[in-house]
Amino acid sequence: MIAPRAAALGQPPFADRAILAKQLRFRAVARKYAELLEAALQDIEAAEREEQEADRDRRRRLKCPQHAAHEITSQEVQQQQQQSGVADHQQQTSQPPPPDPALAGAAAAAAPLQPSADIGASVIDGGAGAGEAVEGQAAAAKSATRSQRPAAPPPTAVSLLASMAEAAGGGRQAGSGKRGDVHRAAVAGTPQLQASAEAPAQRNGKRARVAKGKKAGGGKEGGYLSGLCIYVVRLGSVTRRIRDMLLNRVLDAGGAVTDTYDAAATTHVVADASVPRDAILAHAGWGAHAERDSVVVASLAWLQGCLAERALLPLRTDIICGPGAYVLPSQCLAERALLPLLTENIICSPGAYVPPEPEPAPAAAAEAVARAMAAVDAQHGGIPPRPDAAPPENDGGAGYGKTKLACQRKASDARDVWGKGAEKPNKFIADVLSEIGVGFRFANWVGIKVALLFGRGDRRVGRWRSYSAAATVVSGFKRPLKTAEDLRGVRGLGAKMVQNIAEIIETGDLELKHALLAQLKPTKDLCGLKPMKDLCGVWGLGPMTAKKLIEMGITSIPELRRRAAEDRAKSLLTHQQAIGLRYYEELQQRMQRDEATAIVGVVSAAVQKLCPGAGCIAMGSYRRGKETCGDVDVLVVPPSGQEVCEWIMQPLLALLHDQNFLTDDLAGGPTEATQNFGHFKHRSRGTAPEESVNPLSKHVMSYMGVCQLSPTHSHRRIDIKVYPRSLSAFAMLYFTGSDYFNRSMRFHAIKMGRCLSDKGLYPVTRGSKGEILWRGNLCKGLYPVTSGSKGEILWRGKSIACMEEKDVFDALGLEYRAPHERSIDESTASAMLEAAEDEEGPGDGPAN
DNA sequence: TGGCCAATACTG
DNA sequence: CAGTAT
DNA sequence: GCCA
Repeated sequence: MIAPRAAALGQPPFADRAILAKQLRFRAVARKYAELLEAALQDIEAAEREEQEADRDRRRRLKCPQHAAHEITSQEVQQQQQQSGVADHQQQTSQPPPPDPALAGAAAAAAPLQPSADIGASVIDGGAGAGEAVEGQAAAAKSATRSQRPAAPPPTAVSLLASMAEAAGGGRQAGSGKRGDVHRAAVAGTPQLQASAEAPAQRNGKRARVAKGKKAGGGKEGGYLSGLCIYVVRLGSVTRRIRDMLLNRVLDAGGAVTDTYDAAATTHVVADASVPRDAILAHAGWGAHAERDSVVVASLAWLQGCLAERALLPLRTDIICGPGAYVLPSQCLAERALLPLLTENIICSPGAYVPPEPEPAPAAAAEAVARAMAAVDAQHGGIPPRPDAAPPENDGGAGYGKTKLACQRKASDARDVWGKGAEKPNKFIADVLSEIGVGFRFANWVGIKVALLFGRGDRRVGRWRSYSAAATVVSGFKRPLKTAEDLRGVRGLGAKMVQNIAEIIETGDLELKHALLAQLKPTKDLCGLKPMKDLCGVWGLGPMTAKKLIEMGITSIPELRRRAAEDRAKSLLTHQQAIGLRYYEELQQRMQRDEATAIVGVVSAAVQKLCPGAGCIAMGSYRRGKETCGDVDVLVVPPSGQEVCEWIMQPLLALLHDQNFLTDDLAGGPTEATQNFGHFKHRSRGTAPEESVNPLSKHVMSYMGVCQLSPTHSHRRIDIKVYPRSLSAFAMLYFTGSDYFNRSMRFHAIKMGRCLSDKGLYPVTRGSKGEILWRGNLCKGLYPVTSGSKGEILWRGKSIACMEEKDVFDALGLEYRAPHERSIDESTASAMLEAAEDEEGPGDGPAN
């Protein structure tokens, strides 16, 4: 992380300081979640221990939870772990310290590494072990119902929120006593701050909470870190002084320390998470995998959290919620490091949002695609690309045509996160053009026949694109346009458009606009588009339904409400539309990033309860770094070592409903889900192409609904998706968007003879008019696929494996784009911005 | 002159 | 299948 | 309306 380092150097630049402040706030929130989660888990474990006393024998035979349908609970999961001998890393203080330090070390190291490996295995080979598990399920179900309401109820969305607000806002002025200390510690999330808070604590008139202990060699008996043997890597922000300070405190807490990494003794390696892992590994002198596999590399934040809260915090919580924490389980290495993917992209806590660094462009794109394609071809016997697709080595990735696709450009607007958007002096021009574009689009939707539209055939689609594109081009110029002549030759602006712009510059308006709007309005009110726009604002209600309603005389939301209320038969609106209407105003609003953070936090906490170690990642505009979000997208991926965990969906929804967090279901809700969960989902309609090719797609679960953090908060749209681990890269790519970016990337894939979806990247052979370019039987491993509605797709092979998003870019010969570089919006047409960006730089239009 | 940056899922 | 959604 |  950059900010802390800058802070260490003294006066950080302003921007860095702002970022730092933000990150600290986020860390406080994340820490708060960890704390709440911890408390909840403790309650659960307490209840569970009682259970254990009661029927220890029976549960000894309980080995795995299975995909356990609807009765799976956190208690159950906990039981599995304890039963199968995996020591829970977040042990309670009551738990006696292990007798033998060496053994304890091994156990402690193993625990966080595979928090649920056994569960994973059981899920994967669930078919075989099903019979054995039935009994266990029954037992677990019983115990679950008995302890369903632990002494302290689980944190509700509301209480979580309250705590959040406290943590976020009141870090400094937090209440007195222990609570305050916790907060302070949470805020002091960086080594520098930690250190400065430690040394001259008196300066602030506050007592140093941790007493200076003697530097004992072995550590106190029974301390909260007893059993651990910690080695702190002196890299990055960890100076000698800081390391010594940390080690002293570890000793005070009953832990052991080593000066060098000792394979036999060291249980936890702690390092600054901002240091590249290669450097860490090299520093510690680990060569063999076997050696690496047996040790936890934890982030500094974790250790500091432990010290601040005087408790052994669960590592896995840190992995999920903490910025930058990571481990190196053997599974990770075996799976080409999926875990780093999840952690680096942070997950539920936004603490990890780090502004972009100018990254050197890897020039290996062409090489990468050549390699990827060669690999596939070797496997499948050769897939000829479309004849019109130029070989990728021609221009290192663009491959076809002159025009760059969105996925080949960097998004120009990630501005709202780190810096102000530039002024747009030509906005008044763009607005006019944009309005016309919108007009054409609506005309297209409802099939309004406008005289203007019929020059040569029906040109509605194209003119919508042209005007929207022109609007974006114009607003891309940073200098005021004095004369439209400057625009001659700019890509995306033809003769007619230049003429239009000239008129706007001279008169401030465009005659065409009024002519168009006049033809689009059935009534006198604002351009007649308004009813259409308003009605389409209802979730689940699209242009066709809107058109029908307008024809019925319903032209506004209040009117729609009246009519819907009178509609006894409930046939006017679908269930989804009714919900959309109920929350119409609220769902129109975008939420602040912080609120999205809180929402993901609630989901994440629930996920952790049900399936510890599972990844819970905020996708969509949140992941792209936007300051506001229209909805919240959450992707759940299985814990390390597990391939699938779609069983989690139903208990998760139930839990979130119980917390009054979820208020309404729009799709994939409990009802349907219940039916789908028992026996792997039989869709009523014919087998989707994906399913016939990729059996993993059966393990994808998707939910759409409405949630609310507290009664005083607005209702928000939320999507929750569960994907198998090996599809997570595709899912992340897809759900991070933007929509437009996705389309461009898939378009590119087509040109490359590939087919990209949220579940894979397939070799494909197709002809634009159904002609057969290549036919099967020559190639083993390709499966026939039902042809799409366009009758184009003929054959599709096995998906090219991609464990990380970057692999997908590589396989397509594209330069990697970080999430914040993918914010390309719909109106950004194919061609523009090139003139501004590629030739003269974004700040220089031809207007000078 | 034809095309206009995708592929797939859920609901009724 | 059509409409709407992602 | 723009572009190949």
